This record gives sequence, structure tokens and C-alpha cells, in this order.
Amino acid sequence: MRAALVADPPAATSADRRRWAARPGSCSSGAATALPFPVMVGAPGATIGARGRPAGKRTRASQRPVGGHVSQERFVTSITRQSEDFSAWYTDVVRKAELADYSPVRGCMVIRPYGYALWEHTRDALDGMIKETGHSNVYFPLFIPKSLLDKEAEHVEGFNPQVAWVTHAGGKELDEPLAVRPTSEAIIAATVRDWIHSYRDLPLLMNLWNNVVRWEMRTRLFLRTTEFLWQEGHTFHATEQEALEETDRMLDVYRRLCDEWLAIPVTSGRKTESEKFPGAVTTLAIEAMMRDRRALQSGTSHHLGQNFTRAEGIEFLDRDNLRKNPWGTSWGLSTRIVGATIMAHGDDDGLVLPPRVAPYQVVVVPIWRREEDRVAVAGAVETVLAALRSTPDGRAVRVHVDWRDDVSPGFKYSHWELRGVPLRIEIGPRDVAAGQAVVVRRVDRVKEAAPLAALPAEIPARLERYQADLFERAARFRAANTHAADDYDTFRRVIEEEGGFVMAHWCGAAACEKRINEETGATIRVIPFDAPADPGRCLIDGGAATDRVLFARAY
RNA sequence: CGGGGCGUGGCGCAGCGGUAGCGCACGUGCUUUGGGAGCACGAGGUUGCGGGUUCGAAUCCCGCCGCCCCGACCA
Repeated sequence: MRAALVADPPAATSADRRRWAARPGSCSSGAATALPFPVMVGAPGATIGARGRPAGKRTRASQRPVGGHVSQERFVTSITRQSEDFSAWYTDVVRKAELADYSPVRGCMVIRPYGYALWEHTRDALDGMIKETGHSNVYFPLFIPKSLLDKEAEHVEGFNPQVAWVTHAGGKELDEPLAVRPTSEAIIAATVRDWIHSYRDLPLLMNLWNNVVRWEMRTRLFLRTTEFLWQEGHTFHATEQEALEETDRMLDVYRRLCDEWLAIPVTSGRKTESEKFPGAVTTLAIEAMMRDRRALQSGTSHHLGQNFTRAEGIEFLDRDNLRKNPWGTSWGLSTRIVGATIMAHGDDDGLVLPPRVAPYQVVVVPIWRREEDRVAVAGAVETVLAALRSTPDGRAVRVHVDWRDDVSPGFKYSHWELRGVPLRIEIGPRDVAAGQAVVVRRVDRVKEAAPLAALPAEIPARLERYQADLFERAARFRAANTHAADDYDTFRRVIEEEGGFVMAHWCGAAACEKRINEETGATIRVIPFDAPADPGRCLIDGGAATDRVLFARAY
């Protein structure tokens, strides 16, 4: 885990406090590394929140004694309910939790400090796994000469409508247009031709963290933006077997990222011909279920065969003294995964973040009225902070203390719940007197008192349990919304009325797949790897199928 | 690209011929603070742009521009 984010020192001036408080993710202590947050400002004229809502009416919630039962009351009222309009809910949450903003550029977003911190934790976890599996990070250019992109026929055709071109530079028209990379297969293949001569040069295992541009007609923050951040892995192998293993291995890395870090259960499988990456032999993907029961493709891994190496004329001399084209793979996971995290866990009160990637794992809300109370509470808070920064197992907890004195404790509760902080610790004069703190879980608002002395051991354990609980909750939700359909009428009814994943038989014909999509809006998300043998008849033409495939309406 | 809608302080809106107002947010002060506090005072707008009609245009007409929503691509 990364270093703890350090809390605001109570000694800060009130103006300082406000400034820091306005930038969650900022570190105010010299001890911790200050995250470099460029403060990006939405330019004037940007359309912000075209779908806004009237500001929340302050319904003064009745006061309740500490240690009470779990409240069903809805405290955050400025967010559209999921049940009312899931898309509006999503946009509200992204904007009000200050994850991202629209920008002056159509279809492009500004990722704000809190959103970027969430992406960074996800990215760092994945980067670690990519390195553990033997890959090195590299960088390739943003611009790709047209001639390179044109070499692989299926690739060109697939990406053409989405490519942005640079035709002028230096005050004149370029001899050859440059594509703003939609992905880097072409330029990488063209470059590594000079690096690969012998089987001894293989495998070549590379990964790039970069931005790509794909011109989109309809965009959504994080889920589909014209420019997005991602990693793209590119590898070259001496045998097809090795390339196939690599494709599987990296898909499983993505599965583990979702599983262990994001608490999102995913289904791994193979894409159909119509859904595969342009230029790939096969495409594998992980699919996750969002809380509106729709599917979201969250990561893809492609077996490229020799398509790109042949197009580029990459050859190596093998052990058997024969010249061969290497086999390639590529795999990518983007900022879309942030959208997945939001939609897989969030509720009507805002974000619900998995502790392992949450910018703040714990927020402390000190409560005081008189100056003497504040001093007493500050003492207890300092003790807790020191303990959380050096827990018994040596791991630091990312904790933030909200010392703002211009908003009420109740406001702070809502503020941090909207932002999905897993645990809230409330410490007031009554707690100090009792030598305890009140700990509240974001996901279910379960509220418990815990002795101050026990917190160093308690909090990390509670965060782990919380992480596990979130995964369990998501897995139960997915199970409850996965159905089987054995005939087309049932299928249509389930897709229409229930939504979710529908497991059904498909003969493998593109025509049947197409008809289902056109008539129901559902697509084959994947042909799952772990589907049990279960022979049946295709929904459309009755053709034989050995097992079921996963259908859903998707993002 | 076809259909629908909207452009008015930072955000959300009202005003629909007589020279711009409300809520939120913002600033200052006082009282507050264990589930989104209250009051008072204050600051903030060449009404998207350009033309026209009129004594007079945010308002009516024409033309641009921009954005949003709905239908064919994608991580």
C-alpha cells in the first residue's frame, strides 16, 4: 500500500484549512509526498452539468444518539436516485464527488484531484502486476504516419471512422497525414522490426501508459471519452502457444485487479467475431455487471497471431533455422475502469469505494463546540492518527481529518459519504471522556463504538472486512441478476423486464447474433471460459450448441 | 448526419415589448456545531454572436454559433 495521506494539522490557519479541504488528496504535511495535483480549471463557456438538478433542500435530519441503529434515512438529496434515472445518477455522482468535469473540448474530460487519485491507486496496482509478470514500461509516439496505420487491412478498416488526423503543422500542409494514436499496434510493429532478428530476441514484453484518441459520437465521463488514459501491453513471441498463454495470463491479471482491488466480480471469456478487436485473431474480455444490471467490458486481451508482424515484415530466425513471423498480443485497460468502480458499488447517496483504491480509506470527523473541547478532541485525534500511520502490521492507513470549522459535522458526514470514503471515525467530547471513537461504515452505515486503544489493530482489519464485504455484495447482486433462457420468447422477456445477464445457447452463426442484437438490444458479451458443458439449441435457428454464452445489454 | 429542445450572474432557473430578478453557491459579521445551521449586510450580468422591426428588444423576426436529448461506431 502507498504512504498514508496525512491529515490537516489543526494549527493551520482557517484560510489554509479551507484551501486544503477544497482539494481532497492534497497532503498538507511535509512528511508525506505531496501528490502533484495540477489544478485544472474548467474554462469559461464549458457546459457544465447541463443536466443539473435543483440544489438539495436541507432537510434537517432529526438528531440521534450515538450508537443507534442503522439509519435508513437518506441524507444526500442532491443526487438523482438510481431507480429514477441511472444515467443521471452517474453524472451527478461523478460531478458532485468532484471526480471529473466536462472540458472546453467536446467529448473530453478533466479528471479532478479526487478522481485522479482513484485512478492512480488503480493504475499503480495494475502497474505492479504488469511488472511482476515480466513486462517493461516503454513509450511510443502519439503520432502515427498514415502509411503505417494502413498496412493491416482489418485494422485500418476497423479504426478509420474513429481516427483524428493531423494534416497541418509548421504553418503548412504535411506531406503525409499523422494519425493521433487510437492504439499503438501499428507503430510498435513498425519499430520492433529492427529489434527482432533471432528467437533469442523473444519474447519481447512491453507495456505503455499513455493517452489515446478515438472520435466518439456519444461520450460519457470515464466510460467513453474522446481522449482517454490507459495502458496498452504489446508482446511478441516465438511460438503461437506462448502468445496464447500470454493473452490468457494478462486477461487474468485484469480479472485479479477487479477481484482483489476493485471488489468487482467479472466474467472472463472470448469475444465473438463481430465484437473482436480489428486486426486480432481472437479477443478475450472481462465483463462486469453494473448496478443497473447492464454489462461493462472492463478489460480486453488480444491474440494478434501474425497479422501485424506479417504486415510489417517482422521476421526472426528460429531454432530450426527457418525464418518466421513472431506471434503478437496486445491488451488494454483504461480509465473506463473508474466508471466501472463507480457503477458497480455506488448507491443513492453517492460513491461507495473499495478500501484498497479509495483516495482516503478513513476520514476523521472531530466534533467540538467550545475551545476546550476542541483541544481535548485534537489530542485524541492526534493519538489515533499516529496509530493509523503505523499499524501493527506496518501498513499505513490513508486517513484524512476534516478540521473545517465553517461547516457542521452533519455536513461533513454527507460530504464524505458522497465521496465514498469507506470508514468514518467520529470523535467528540463524549467519546474522549469514554476513551472511544465511533466508527461508521459507508456501505451500510453500521455504526459502532470502539476503544481508542484498539483502533490501530481494528481499522486495518475493518478495512479488509469491508473490502471483502463489497466483493460479496457485488457477487450476490450479479448472481441474483443472472438468468438462464432456453427459448427466444423467454429470452426477450427477461432482457426486457429483468435485465441483467442472460445465459443462453447460441449456434455460433453471426446472423443469429445480429438478429438478437437488433431485436432486443442485447449482445453476446463473452463466450465464458468457465461455462459448464450444457448442450442445447440456438435461440434463433435451433442449431446445436455445447454450452451457454453470456448475453446482456451493455455500455 | 436525420429528428427534438435549449442558450439570461459560478450553477439551476424566472421574466416573453418599458431597460433584469429568484434560489443555491460566494464575501463579511454575529449566533451556531454528535446527520447537509440561522440571521443581517454585501459583491457579482455588454441577457451566446450578428443583423432587422420598434420611440423602446432578454422578450418579436432573420441568420450564424454552441450545447443537450433521441436514432447508425467503440475500452
